This record gives sequence, C-alpha cells and structure tokens, in this order.
Amino acid sequence: MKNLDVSSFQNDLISWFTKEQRTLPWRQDTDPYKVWVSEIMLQQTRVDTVIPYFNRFIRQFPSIDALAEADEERVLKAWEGLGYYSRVRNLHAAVKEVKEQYGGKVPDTPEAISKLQGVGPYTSGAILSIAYGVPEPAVDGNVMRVLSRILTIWEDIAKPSTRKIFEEAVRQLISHENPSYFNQALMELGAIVCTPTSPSCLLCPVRNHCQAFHQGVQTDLPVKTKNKKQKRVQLAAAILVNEEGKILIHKRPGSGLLANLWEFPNTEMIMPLRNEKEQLGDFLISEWKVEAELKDQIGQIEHIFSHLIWNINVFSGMILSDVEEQANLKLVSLKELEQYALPVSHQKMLKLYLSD
DNA sequence: GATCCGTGGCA
DNA sequence: TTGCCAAGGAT
Repeated sequence: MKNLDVSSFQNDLISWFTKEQRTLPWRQDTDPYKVWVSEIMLQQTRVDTVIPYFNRFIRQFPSIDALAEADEERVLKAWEGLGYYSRVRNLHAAVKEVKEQYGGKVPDTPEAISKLQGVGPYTSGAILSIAYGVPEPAVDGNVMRVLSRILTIWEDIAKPSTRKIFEEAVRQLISHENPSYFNQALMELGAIVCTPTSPSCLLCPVRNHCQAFHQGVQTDLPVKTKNKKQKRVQLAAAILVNEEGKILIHKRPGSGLLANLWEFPNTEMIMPLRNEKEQLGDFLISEWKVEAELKDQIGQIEHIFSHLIWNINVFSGMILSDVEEQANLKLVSLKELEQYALPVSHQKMLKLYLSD
C-alpha cells in the first residue's frame, strides 16, 4: 500500500484496541450466534441503545434453537423500540434456516452466510472475522470514515458503489493473524477517536499513518452528500374501548413500514380540510365495520422517522357495535396489551390516553 | 442507483 | 429548532 507501512499500521491499531477497547456484552465470547445478534442490532443503531436490548434478547433467546423455536410475536416484542423491525424478522427467518439447513451451526464461508436473510456485505464480514477469524472486510460507516482519512479517499461515502473501494483497501490492509481485532479496531477507533466531527487526532494511535492528519484535512473527510428532507403525513388515530374496557388494536401488514407491529386504528388524512373526526369515523366503519362514538381530540403527536414525519391527531372513543375479531384485529385488555409489540409512536398515544 | 425502513441523542 | 447521525440491507 502506497505511503503506508501496513505491518506497522496493523500493529499500532491492534495494540491500541487490545488495550483500550470498551467492555461490551457481546465481547464476552465469540459465540457466532451472539456475534450475529449483536451485529444485526448494531446496524444504524448506537452502542448505548443496543446494550440493554442485547442483554434481554440473549436472556430470552440464548441459542439458535431457542430463537428458531420462538413465536414471532415474542421476538418482535423483544425488538420493540429498537426500530428497523425487518432486521429481527429477517434474523428470525435466517436462524430457522441455519437450524434446518446447517444443523444449527452458523455457516463460516462468505458464500453461505451471505445468503442468509438480513446478512449483507458488512454483517457477513463482521461475523466471519469476529466469530471465525476469517480475513474478510467488514466495511461500515466507521470504517469508511477512518480509512477515508488515513488514505485520503475523496469518494462520496453516501454512494453505495463507494463501499467496494473501501473493501478493496481493507483486503490490502487487514491482519491475517488477527482479522477479528483488526476489523473491530477500525470500528472502535471510528466510534471513540476518529469521530465524524472534531476527531481526537492527538489521542489517535495511528495518526502517524494518517494522510488526512498530515495534510490537516481530517475534518474535510469523509465526503458525504446530504439526505433528502422527510415528507409530512397527516394521520388521525383512535383509541377505542368497548363496554368491557377492552381496547381495539390492529396488526400492520407483513411488509412495509413497521411491518407486523400492532397499532391503534388510524388513517391518513387525504383531505386535511374535511372534519377529521368524521373521516376517522367513516374509516372505522368502511374498513372494520366498527361503529364508534368519538370524543373530542385528546392530543396530537409528532413522530419522526428517517424518511417521513407523522403528525397524528389522537381521539378516544367508545365502541358501539359488536366487533368481529380477526387475525389482524383484536380486542385486548390493558394488561394483555403488554404482550403486543407497538411502534414508539403508538406507545406515545397510549401514554397520552392513560394520562387523559 | 434511489428509496424505503426506526429511533433517540446531540451540536 | 433543525439537521445529522449510528457497527446496513432489501427492493
């Protein structure tokens, strides 16, 4: 590698990680299943957020077999609040696949492991290197940031095609003696030293190898184009109770936003100027044949997703008709509701209702 | 390649 | 307050 003493770089990086790595629950051992779970949870999600979820999840589902045999409702409930719920549905499906097709052992080749649902290029490399010591690249956002600075790579890291450039770089740099620590060290460095804004270059174990530091351009890298703004969507939702005090909930479709999570009945306001309570009442009858007496609005909620914003006007009401329960439509008591995974937006609605 | 898919923290 | 993010993958 041009302008870089690879052996010295590996040594400085791995020595630093050996000494300075954070103690984390998924670093207690290298059980491929636990490495796998942690890597899925850590996708686009901060370490501090993941820690309690990881501990609970492993307690509930300690092994491939335990997770493979679990009901999806329980699995989704364990993921409630973490976001990107397709991650856990894919993990669940993939774990069943490993149990059935690989005798319960997580595959140890790039070809096999990459076929598992939810396992892309990053996760494949992470599991192979950390759990099995295979020298494969594991290029995430941290790695692209760190290496863009060390090697002064000016490609736009927001473009999917750019990842290949960094994978090629890692193949030339990775330690074959300890690929696990090499990959983890790059990510750890990105997380606690080589941060997006104001990197701590004076504390960096590899600053002598860093071209951006030498040129004083570390804050100009990486190059990353901006995201688009979220779209706003106006919703009206109802927390409806029957004469027994049971609450009406609806299971969302199996694909798309918040797939398979439960929610309070709601509908998008296509005509924002028309009376919302009327639109909501019409929706309840036409969609669910539920006649309800809606009270005045009990509040409003704004919920921000990565790509859209929900503005929800929340109503409460009494169910006047009989409800025909279906697989995706249930009446549950407040206590039973605890068994169902709700999106955070609907947890906010419930809290609003209970304090009303 | 562009878009979809969550959430909470922080400058 | 607003934007931007944080150990990505599927379509």
